[in-house]
Amino acid sequence: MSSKRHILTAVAWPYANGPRHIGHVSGFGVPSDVFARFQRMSGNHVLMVSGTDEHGTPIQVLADQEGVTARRLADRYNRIIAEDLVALGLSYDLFTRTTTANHYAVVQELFTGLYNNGYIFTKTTKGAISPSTGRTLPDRYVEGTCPICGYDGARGDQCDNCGNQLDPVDLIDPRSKINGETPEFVDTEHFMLDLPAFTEILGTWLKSKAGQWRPNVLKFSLNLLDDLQPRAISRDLDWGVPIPIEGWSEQANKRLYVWFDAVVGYLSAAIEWAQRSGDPEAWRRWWQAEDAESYYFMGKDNIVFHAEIWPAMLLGYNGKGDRGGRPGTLGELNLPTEVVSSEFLTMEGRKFSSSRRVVIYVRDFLQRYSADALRYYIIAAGPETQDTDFTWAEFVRRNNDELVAAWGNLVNRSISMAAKNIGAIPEAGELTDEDRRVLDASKAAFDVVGGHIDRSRFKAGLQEAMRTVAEANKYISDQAPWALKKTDPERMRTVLHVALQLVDDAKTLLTPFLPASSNKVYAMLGGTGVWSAMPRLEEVTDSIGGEEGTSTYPVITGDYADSEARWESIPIRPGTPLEPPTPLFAKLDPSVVDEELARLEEAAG
RNA sequence: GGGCCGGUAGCUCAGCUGGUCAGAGCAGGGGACUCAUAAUCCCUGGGUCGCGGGUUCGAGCCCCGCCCGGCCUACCA
Repeated sequence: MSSKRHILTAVAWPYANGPRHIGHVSGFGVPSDVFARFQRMSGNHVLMVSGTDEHGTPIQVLADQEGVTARRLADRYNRIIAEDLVALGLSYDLFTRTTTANHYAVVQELFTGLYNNGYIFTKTTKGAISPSTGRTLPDRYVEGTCPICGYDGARGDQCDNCGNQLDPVDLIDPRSKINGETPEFVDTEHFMLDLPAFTEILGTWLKSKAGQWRPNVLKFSLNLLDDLQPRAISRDLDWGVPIPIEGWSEQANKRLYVWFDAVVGYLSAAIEWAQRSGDPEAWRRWWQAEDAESYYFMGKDNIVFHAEIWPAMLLGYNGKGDRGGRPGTLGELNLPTEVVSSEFLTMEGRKFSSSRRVVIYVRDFLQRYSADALRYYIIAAGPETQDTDFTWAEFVRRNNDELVAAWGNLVNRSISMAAKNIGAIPEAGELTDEDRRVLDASKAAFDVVGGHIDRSRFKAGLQEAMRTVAEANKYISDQAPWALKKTDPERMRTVLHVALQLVDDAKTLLTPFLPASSNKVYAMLGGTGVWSAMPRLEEVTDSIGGEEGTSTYPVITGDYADSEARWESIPIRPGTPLEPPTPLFAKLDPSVVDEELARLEEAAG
């Protein structure tokens, strides 16, 4: 871990059809930020990118319902989502969006590269079209009677009653879920990505990841290889990236499939970042260097896109599938080092559902509780390796017992004792064996916690960090410095010095998880400058907005390189003046559990 | 229907490639202390590890079947 690594932190792109809820950010947001902050503290070069995913049918449908353009709807939620992610303290180097001129260009370049290498072909299929709009009606938007069991509410892709997979053409009395009209089934030509051409090389690649990736992700991905089918990557829809092929780009109603363009975002955002940073070639250090690493963070429903389709697209662009070929004009691009997938968060025993209003939006949450409280809960009790349940009772308990009582109180009791009795960080006198033992244990925690985070075992990392907090509390209780005030003031000063060093170390260990409160502790102990930099919103312009949308849009970025934070025990400086501290975290009244449950019941109806 | 993942103490969850693996935190009970947001520290738990078979000297951890929950199965992380 001594040499500096280049680490691309690729974070799943939230879909801009509404505000995001705490389940979303527990899947991709908070874990990726813990990872990125830790890597930066370790001296590695991190590039953390993401943005809002704004194309596709769901946004178009929602926009139609509201009587606004898709672009305008996307503008709205892009901004809301960006604001929420900043409020959570997620340290993106660039959080952008898929509706930028740069993104369009990079997506088209990937398509062209794949096309030139022979991995994209056209095929005529029978698809459902909405007669009134001429747009593709996705299978799931077609309803009708199941030809097998006669169930009336069957969807075009599957019957929820008998579980059989269906073809929308076979539905009896088909109708559009959007407006009830009868869909037309017409021949339509589409571009297909030749996934079977990558079966072998994907298999080799995936098998090389054994032992590194979380086993469930690997197993799932390998299994998919048994039956790879060509996949349509275009749609009859006007809301998307135009297809860069003569005769197609002119057609207003043919666009690239939203998933094809969304995954390219990891690359296009890196390129946009480089352009904005003033060195347009800088992205290559993360995408093309032999030793560069890339970690992709997402929820489990996205594994197929990140462990199968996106790698296949990259391989095809590089000319590495069964049909060979040569790298496109960008040059050869790196495949993911690791695909880190989270499981799902449920909500008081139920599945999160925006439509059924079983949901807690990030924004609503942060209006009442702190970002660090949410971050703490997500890492400590979130769905890292299996589904977990969010309950308000558990949230309040974690907040009060662990954040406030254990960590917040440790900061408070140690600093206030030193402030009152000495007014500054005291010198240490001669250290006892016990003093040395706790200090050594605290130093040793850096490798342990860091090792966990580096392997994406965030829950274990946080547990170890909190163990040092418990150790420090125990040390103070055992040494009882308050009792030494009269009997042995010199020893009291030493104990307080040791205690403050432990607090300072714990603050550092907790920084990736709780950046905002760690910054406060840093300041309380007399630190100057910025400890761990926080993200900010910046308004930027793009040529593509046009008259329809806003021509400026918010991006998330930050000056993380200016942070003082380093992943090691940093000796505190005796003599630094100390003020009596103010509480780090707000304690929550147990009544908030009932209040929140009532709020939920009321919303869900 | 197919694939994958889970079902461990009252609650929320840890348990890597089989042999101190039957655990942690909280809740409950007892004690110490008073610096601190009545916080902290110590002691205290015996749960058929979803159910039924099987492999093995030995299985939460491997195999088979079943039950329950989740996700994916061409557009909600």
